[in-house]
Amino acid sequence: MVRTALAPWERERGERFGSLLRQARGSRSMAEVAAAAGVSAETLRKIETGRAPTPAFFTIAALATALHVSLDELVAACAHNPDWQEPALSA
Amino acid sequence: MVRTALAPWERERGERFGSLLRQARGSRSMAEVAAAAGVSAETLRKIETGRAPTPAFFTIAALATALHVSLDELVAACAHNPDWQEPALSA
DNA sequence: CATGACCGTGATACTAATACCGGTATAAGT
DNA sequence: ACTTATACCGGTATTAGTATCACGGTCATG
Repeated sequence: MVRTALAPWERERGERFGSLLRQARGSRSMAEVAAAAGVSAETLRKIETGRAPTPAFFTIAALATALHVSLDELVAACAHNPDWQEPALSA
Repeated sequence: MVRTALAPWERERGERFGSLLRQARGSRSMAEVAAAAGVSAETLRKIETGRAPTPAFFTIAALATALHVSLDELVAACAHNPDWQEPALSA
């Protein structure tokens, strides 16, 4: 039928994820990292600020490579918030 | 301006990626794995068959968890084709 | 002052996620 | 033999969301 709208917890997860990427970026500029990953700076900004909470897999994979971080670790760190686990169970 | 259409190499990469997921699934049914990952079976089918070549990151993360595979390994295996590296450089 | 970095926004076109359909193939049961 | 159940396939339709470009604005620095 129809694609369902993102749940609030999905948006929050996206915001947390974005924050992790922001931290991983450190003092490097957004434009530089975006270019290294082969995506636009606006895209990176939207992801970091949580305005694109569910980015594409390969976009994130490219960013992880540019940032020298592991995808598995990113996911684990993102899931770490204990408050997040409750809505996931009921969803 | 506008989001550009997927390049052929992106579609091919998606197909390769889907094949990797198909292998990782082994003899388990599509419906079972999809349910374990919290996505629809149609979604998993589209990803495996390459009809959704750029799935969302968290969709893949959930699938990787259900399949007990590492995201980093998936990405590495997907990037392994030497033919794929040339278009990426020109893109 | 100029410059670089970042921010949010608007607009666009494309894509994914979901559900359903009819079809095929296989295996088991009657 | 036929029927039923299961799994998968490509196709269609709908909708929400993303990736991208471009813009004007703020802020910090030299």
